[in-house]
Amino acid sequence: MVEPAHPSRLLLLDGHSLAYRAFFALPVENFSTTTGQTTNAVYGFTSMLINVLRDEEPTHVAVAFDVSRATFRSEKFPDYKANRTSSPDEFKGQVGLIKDVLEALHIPVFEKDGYEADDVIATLAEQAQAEGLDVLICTGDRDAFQLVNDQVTVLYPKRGVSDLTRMTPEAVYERYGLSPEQYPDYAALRGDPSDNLPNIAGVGEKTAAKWVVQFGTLDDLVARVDEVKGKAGDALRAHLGQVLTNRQLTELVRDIPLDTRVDDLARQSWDREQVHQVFDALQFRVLRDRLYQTLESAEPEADEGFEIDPVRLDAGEVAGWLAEHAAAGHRVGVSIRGSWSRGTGEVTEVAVASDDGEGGWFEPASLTPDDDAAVAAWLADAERPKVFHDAKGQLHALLARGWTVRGVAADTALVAFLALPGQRSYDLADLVLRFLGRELRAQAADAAVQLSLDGGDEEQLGRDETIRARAVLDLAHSLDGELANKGGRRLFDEVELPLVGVLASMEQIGIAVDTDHLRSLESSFADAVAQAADDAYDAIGRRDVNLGSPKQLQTVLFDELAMPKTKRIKTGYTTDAESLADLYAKTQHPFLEALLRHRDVSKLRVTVEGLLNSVADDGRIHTTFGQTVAATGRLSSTDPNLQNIPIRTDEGRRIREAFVVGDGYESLLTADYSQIEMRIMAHLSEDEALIDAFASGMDFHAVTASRVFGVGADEVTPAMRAKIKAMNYGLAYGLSSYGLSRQLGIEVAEAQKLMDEYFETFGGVRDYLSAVVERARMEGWTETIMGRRRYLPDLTSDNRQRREMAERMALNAPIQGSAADIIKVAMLGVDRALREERRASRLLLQVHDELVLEVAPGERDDLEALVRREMGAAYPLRVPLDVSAGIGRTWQDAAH
DNA sequence: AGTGTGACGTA
DNA sequence: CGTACGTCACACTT
Repeated sequence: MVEPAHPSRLLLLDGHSLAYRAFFALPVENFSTTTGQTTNAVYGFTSMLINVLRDEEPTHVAVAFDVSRATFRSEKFPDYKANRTSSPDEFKGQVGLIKDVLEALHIPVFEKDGYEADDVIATLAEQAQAEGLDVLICTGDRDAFQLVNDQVTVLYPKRGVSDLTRMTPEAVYERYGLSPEQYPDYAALRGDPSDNLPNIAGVGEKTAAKWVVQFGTLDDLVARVDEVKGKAGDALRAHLGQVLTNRQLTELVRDIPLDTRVDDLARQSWDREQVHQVFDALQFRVLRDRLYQTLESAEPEADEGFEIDPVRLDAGEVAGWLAEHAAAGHRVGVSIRGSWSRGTGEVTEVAVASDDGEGGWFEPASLTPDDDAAVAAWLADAERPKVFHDAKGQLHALLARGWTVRGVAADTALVAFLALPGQRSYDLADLVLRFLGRELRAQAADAAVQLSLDGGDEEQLGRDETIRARAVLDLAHSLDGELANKGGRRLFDEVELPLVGVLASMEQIGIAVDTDHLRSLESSFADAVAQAADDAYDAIGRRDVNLGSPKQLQTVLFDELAMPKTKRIKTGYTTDAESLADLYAKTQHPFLEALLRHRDVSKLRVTVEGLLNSVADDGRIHTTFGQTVAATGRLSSTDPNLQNIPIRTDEGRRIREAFVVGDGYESLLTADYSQIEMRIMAHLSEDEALIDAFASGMDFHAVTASRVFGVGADEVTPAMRAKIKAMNYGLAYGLSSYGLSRQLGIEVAEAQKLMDEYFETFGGVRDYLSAVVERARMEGWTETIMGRRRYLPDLTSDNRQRREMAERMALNAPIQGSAADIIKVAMLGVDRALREERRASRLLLQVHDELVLEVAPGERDDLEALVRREMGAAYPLRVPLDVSAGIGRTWQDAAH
């Protein structure tokens, strides 16, 4: 690190004033977390902080906050700031969050009883000047202008949060025609409505400034007050006492006793872990990136680098390298450069880093046959451990090159997911930064500088990739301990890691589609969309409305047609299907009917178009499963999402007809768990009545209804069953009586009564649900049957909305997550059994509680038995795991 | 061009 | 004012 050429610089920020500015500059509705916490002031403040740190590169930093309204000023002058209505609750809650941010950044915070932030700033500024530092003061309070001199500059927000004016002595003179020393005299004369300092009627900025310029100082003005002519002069004389009080209040105190030395304000390295936590909680993604970009370069300890000297492995050298450094005893980090998606890929470069410290890279395109064979043998050898970061895509690329991989000993993205579920991303660079305290990117940049002399892009990319491989190896080591602490070892070794291969295979195989059928659906849905649009336009007598625009619909419905208002949302009133149906019931307006139809068929058309665009050359659709996405442990499916193919309506189900058995296979088989979540609830709660209900093997909702209502099984009416069904489904989500009443269209009191009756029958369920939340509050996390944790810090939040949200998550996570554990085990069981029994049938899809398989000729009955057996035996619950299965030519035909 | 929002599909 | 996701179009910001 080169010593900065400029002198030391202290940056002082007025926390309250800047946060308050930000609060009013940034629209509240645009800045809130998904849990409802408003963050506009935190965002604005942090954004300003980052910008100033970046632009000014201060060597010392501190932030001052006001403590309370009571200061020496309010004692002297009870009206001081008395006009201020108490700041909005939405603001108050954010001050603590700002302090959290500052704590994570290791920036000292000052609060002094009886004084304002400005006084603390004046005092620190005075001390710093005495020690020869330059001072920058960032505040929205103009009183600070009195501190400006050649050494002290005030950065004053002009408007918003991104535009700061530099107030130097020259700038103060330009703006007010006064010197900084004269500013408080001027301010006292002018008064300040925001501080409730009274002004003099008829004396505004112009007159106040004129007087100060004319008389030099307020003291001189007072001494010669009789010389002031005119009405303004009379007014001044009448209010002289007031002006003098103002002057006392405006003067900043520069000598508060503070037991701090300027040295204590020197910038420190920041707490990466805590920054992550705080920014995660605030859901500041872009800001965090900006922060890293800004601060990383200034971080002296950030970049220790990796102990590796990457070497290019030329043709003929690879086999030897692998024999020496990737033998059975060696763990090797692997990082592939290339591309992959939709179940296939391409390798352009392979980087390897052995645990003996050696590492290098090679290009598969330029291998000798011997090298190629050695690579293939190494990758395929289960006894030679390899470590990847997010292996699945790289496995696709390697497989496409003809290399099968066995012996994946760890996947750092997966380990990180188990240790820290609920993160947005498990980017390698972020994890390396967080767990190893090293900077992957800076390292790469350094390498680039060195190598621009002798290398070239090729060389640089190879070195970068090798460093990644080394980082993966180190990270795996570091995360091992993390995982052990959190009890996720078995879940990782026995479920998540082996599942990678199964998912890779499912993605690679894909599912066959009937594109003709899809095209025919597309055209019929398109016709239906056009028809619905015509009907809608006829109903309102104009066509210049975009039916897909909620904003334009709001105008039509609520302004032009003056329909009753629906539920309020951020942007006005909702136009969601439920509300539109509601409006239709009230108004019978034909536009609504057509609009709802338009929504339905548009959605279907778009779904079909998406699917058509995803069909690969082999006539199949290859989705990508996400294994580190859902915090509960479920898989996700993208590009395209095959876990949300319509099923509820007849028209929607026609799309399922397009998923068909592929050439060379006999049919599709679907198998799903019945009521797996309620079964897990029965297991976890150990509620005898619920366990009995499942043991009876009868219609679950009917049985529970008969128990709740105390009638015989044959006396359960459809209405009773429907109510209890809604209750059964809602339980695992933390359903409230309000929610239940809305869903069933009944009064809240009636819904509450229903819940009470339910819990009277199934008391164990109620006890379990309260216990699970209570335990999570104590421990900080929930746990599934296989020990998958979910951390829920918001359970102890003071914010009711956040806390209750976290409580519902705590109810749901063990149930949804245990179901996810179980079906993952089932998938592994099915996969293993298929291989052991040498079946040609294969797994294609997983849809949370359902598996879809392609049945090889002649395997139909055996396969069904195999799948039922493996799914049913995946995990021994206190109730049976009931599996229902169906077989057919299409996904729809295989429904059961 | 990138981001946020509303709406809606699934379990 | 039930959970977990992904995708799309629109509207807005940069």
